[in-house]
Amino acid sequence: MRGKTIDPEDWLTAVDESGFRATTVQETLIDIFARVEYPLSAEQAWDVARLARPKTGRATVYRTVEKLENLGLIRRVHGYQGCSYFVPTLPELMMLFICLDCGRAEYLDSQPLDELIKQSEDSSGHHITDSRLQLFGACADCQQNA
Amino acid sequence: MRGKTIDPEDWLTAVDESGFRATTVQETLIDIFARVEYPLSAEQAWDVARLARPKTGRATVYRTVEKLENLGLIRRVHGYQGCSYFVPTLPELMMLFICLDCGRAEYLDSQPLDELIKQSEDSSGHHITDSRLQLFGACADCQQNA
DNA sequence: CTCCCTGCAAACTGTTTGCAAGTAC
DNA sequence: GTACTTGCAAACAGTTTGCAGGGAG
Repeated sequence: MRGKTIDPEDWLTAVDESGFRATTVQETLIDIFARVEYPLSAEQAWDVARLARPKTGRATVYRTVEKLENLGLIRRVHGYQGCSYFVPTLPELMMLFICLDCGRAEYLDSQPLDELIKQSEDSSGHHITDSRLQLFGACADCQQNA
Repeated sequence: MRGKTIDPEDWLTAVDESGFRATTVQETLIDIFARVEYPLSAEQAWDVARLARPKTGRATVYRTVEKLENLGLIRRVHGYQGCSYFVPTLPELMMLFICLDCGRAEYLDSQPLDELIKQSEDSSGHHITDSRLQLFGACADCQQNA
């Protein structure tokens, strides 16, 4: 992920502590997701996983992706390319920008979103417990190269 | 849709002006979507449509929903219940709140979002052309009745 | 040794497509 | 009459499930 790095070791620890077994498939997938700059579907993750580990089963990848999502290590991306793509979760950074040109994803500072949510709660009377915000457009690099 | 009403006539006019033919199926579906308070999937819309018009085909509903989405009359909802639900589009009101308790959807004032986007553009250097923001929680009514 | 994880194949769900008949204009 | 629209059935893609064998603790 752009602008910030994830240590696959931390994820393995998290998986381990959740009572799941540390296996080669999980290790492979964690390695993949911890490094991607682009949202990845389970199907694509399967393709990539088989490069490193040809016999990997499709169902196993789907199950592992679900596990990682439940653990909060990866996060589903909603929007243009569909709703079955995943990016690594970076704690407390919940605003995601996706470049429609190069496809890369980047987390933005989420403080403005926190303020927006507080403001909306006050004016509407609703209690907001979760949010999905994704922004789309052209990243700084792609604007220059256009 | 809560807090604001849509006149199905306006939609029929919009469909007509787009070069599509005004047919009974389209009229039925427009009637359905213009009135819903809850996000509706194409499958659900098919069920409702058959109450009024039993012989309605499933594919026709899917095709019509796609048409209405392309015309911008309805809008896809991303989130908790999945990503294949639709609500009527209200111009310039792009912040959607969905109650996880009663399921109702409500548009909120989107001005704070406009400001947030401007702010994010300035700090990141990206050019933002579209956004998806959905908020989830408990609406004012459901909090009272809890 | 026990239980979880894995791969395979089959089942399933939501959605799309091809085509002949129907309908608006 | 022409071209778009419809209903039906079949095809399709992504995802989930059942199960027997394998591997971790």
